[in-house]
Amino acid sequence: MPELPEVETIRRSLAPLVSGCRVESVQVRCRALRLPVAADFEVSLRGRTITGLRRRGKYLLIDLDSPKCWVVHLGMSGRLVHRERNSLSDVAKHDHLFVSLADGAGALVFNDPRRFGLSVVTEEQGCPFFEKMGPEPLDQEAFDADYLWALRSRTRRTVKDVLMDQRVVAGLGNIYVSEILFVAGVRPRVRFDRLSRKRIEGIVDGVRTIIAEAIEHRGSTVSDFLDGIGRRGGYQWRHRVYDREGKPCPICETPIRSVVIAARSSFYCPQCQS
DNA sequence: GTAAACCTGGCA
DNA sequence: TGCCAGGTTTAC
Repeated sequence: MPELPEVETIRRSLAPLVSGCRVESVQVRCRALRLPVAADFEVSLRGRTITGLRRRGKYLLIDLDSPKCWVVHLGMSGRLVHRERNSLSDVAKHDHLFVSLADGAGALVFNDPRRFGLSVVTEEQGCPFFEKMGPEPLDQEAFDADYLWALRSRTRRTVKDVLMDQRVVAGLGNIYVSEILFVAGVRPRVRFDRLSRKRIEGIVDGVRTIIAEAIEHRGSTVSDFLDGIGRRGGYQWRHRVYDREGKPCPICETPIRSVVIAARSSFYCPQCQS
């Protein structure tokens, strides 16, 4: 589910509700996430104050008044939601983590049916999740045409595959790469090392445009994404090609096609993209 | 490069 | 019943 725009939407919705709050208690109902929840997870959080929320790629970083931060990744189906009441009496199915806040500030609840997500308390420096992660797509200095152009020489992978690679650029996933390649006019199966400079520039523009738009519309709710206070996103109504196989291209009305690359569906317009 | 693995739910 | 799904990692 959550790619960069969805995680950013969650961050923005939660920040005003939990910043400055102290963690009163932690309950782990299921430790078997993609990485097992560590034995010292509860101890590392309890009594700490949340000083702020940041995002890196698809990861949410909950800063604490300690050298460590609480790092959450939502996988495909994860949610991090704020509940006003933190009574464990209304536990929902697949609620795995309860972080109760002091002074009636409610609780943060991690829910994830597929358990592909993860939750750790760690130092950010040296954390393997971030070690090899590429630049933020909206960082105009670090992510630009020169950067992508320099990467082009040493790979025979498809452009779809390269943009999905978190080491190349952080936070893009299956939905947004389809949308980006549509506005850039590039077919997903094109080899990255055969792109012209002009087309690389178009891709950079596409990344910036689509990601900024998607954040502005608070992410895409394809089936079950909700932000930190249970609101659906709005960007799914603006998808140009994703999950629109057979429907008319918004530009030329040619039916949208889908193709499977590396076991993931990609959607494109055979007329507008080459 | 591609496939399967992790796990559950929804849909045809 | 079987296939598909926003992600990532591991292994042929």
